[in-house]
Amino acid sequence: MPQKDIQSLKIYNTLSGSKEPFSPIHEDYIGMYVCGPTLYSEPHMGNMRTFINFDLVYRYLLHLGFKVKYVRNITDAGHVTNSAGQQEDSIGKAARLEQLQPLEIVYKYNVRFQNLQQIYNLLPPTIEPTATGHIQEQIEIIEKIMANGYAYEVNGSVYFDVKTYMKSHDYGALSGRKVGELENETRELNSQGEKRFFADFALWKKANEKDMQIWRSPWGDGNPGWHIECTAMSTKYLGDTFDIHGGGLDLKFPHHEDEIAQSCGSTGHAPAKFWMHANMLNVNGKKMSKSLGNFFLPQEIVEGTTSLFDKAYTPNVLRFFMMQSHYRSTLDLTQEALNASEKGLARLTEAIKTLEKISASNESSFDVESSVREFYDAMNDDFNAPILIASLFDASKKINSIRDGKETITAKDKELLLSEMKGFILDVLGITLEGTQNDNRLQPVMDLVLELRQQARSNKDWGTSDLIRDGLKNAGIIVKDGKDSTSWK
RNA sequence: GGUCUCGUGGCCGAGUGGCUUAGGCACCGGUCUGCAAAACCGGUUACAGCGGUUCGAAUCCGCUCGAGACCUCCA
Repeated sequence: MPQKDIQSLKIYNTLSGSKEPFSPIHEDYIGMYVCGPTLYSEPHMGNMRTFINFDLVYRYLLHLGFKVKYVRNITDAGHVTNSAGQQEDSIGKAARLEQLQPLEIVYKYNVRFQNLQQIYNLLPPTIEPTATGHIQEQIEIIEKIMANGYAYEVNGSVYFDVKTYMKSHDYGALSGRKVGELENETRELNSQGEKRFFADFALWKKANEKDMQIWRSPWGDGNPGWHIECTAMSTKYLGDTFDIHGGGLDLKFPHHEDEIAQSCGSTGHAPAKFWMHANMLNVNGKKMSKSLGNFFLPQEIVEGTTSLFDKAYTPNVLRFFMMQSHYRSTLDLTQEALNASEKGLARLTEAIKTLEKISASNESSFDVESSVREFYDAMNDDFNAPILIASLFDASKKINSIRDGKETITAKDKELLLSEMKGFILDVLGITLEGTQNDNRLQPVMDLVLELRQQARSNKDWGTSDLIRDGLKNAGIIVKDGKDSTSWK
């Protein structure tokens, strides 16, 4: 079947504001760069949403048979890019508060982050480079930008010269901002300081007495600007131009806009063909954020220790919940919605197990290939996982009907449907089928117990029958009486 | 204040001009069952408001109201 045609894949490109047909720059691989976390604290669920969404993108590209170079950085250098009077970088601040060295902070939270990736079943990127491991590369790019006349040094700091850049480039192409208007619109806190122009941004910042991390540079001791690390690492590992650059929507401006400026200012062309932005996770309609305090940690939800919910949810449920909305939409996280996902997911995974046991017929009573086609169509349309899931539910209905003898399926179609459903649920959506028959010793015991119950039922001994059912229920085992047999889970 | 996005039925959430009864959850009825659960079948509640374009709009345009994001570290 010709499902795996990359030609059909369309991706929404923030640059153009529309879905564009995707074709890789290189024959043999796709290059994708995603902005990773700044490790001054543990990532919250909102952060995870972005990483889960790009995990979906990564997984689908792999599913289509592509080799993907997936680079996601780790920001382990704090940045003081605002001139609003705050003189402390995020990591330095955390280090002071926790009385640790900056590297200890970074290491501590990186361990947590790596652990979360495991828990939430994120595939590890091909490379996870760190900012501090690429200081030299950053310096070299800054030098190139200066040599091209798009940056200037003031008092040991280097700034990107937006005004000069604008003469030959379109600053604001990504975010749609017009610098001319920006000047008046910007909030009053934005003071100009050393900068020649208010919109200029730091490429290198001279060290101050509070800095706990300092590097040497041609301009003296200091630390790199916020945006330059991504330019350095994406260029180093993916080349001057690569296929996809992703990140959270809140990074669109100024971070990604400035990345484009830095690349154009150094190599002469924009870094990525496609810019993808994942939308925010909301709580009660508002963006989950540290400052609002409306966040919870991915670990807390799994452990059921967050005060916002009265029960725990598995990482599978969280993933499934997130996949049920499109990555470019905001998503509201509520207990009711999580409960709905939990039940829906159970039905879906149950359908797979049912399909495995179903017996085949001489012919299929419905068009299995077109069902499978729907899976691909959904994902080819800008990774529309909600549509994919709807199609999977439709397929589940068919499966249940087959089991009930109302539909039929051939052995060949069954094999196709099973492998594709598993492929999409397990490999693409990243759901794991968590163990039901994990204990081999339990099955014979259950067979025995259910046999005894069946005997009681034959004798119309409902007391014994229900005693067994209720007892199992207390042990977390649900008994399901079918037409011919009884199953459990 | 500026720029942008969004406003779908009880909840979550797809859908951008003309059968999507999208899908999930909830609820109601039915089949099945000793009863229940599960499963299956059927059903209920919608496109913020007003006006315009069109043969026809949830979908395009304008206005009003409301919400959010960005402009400052942010996934």
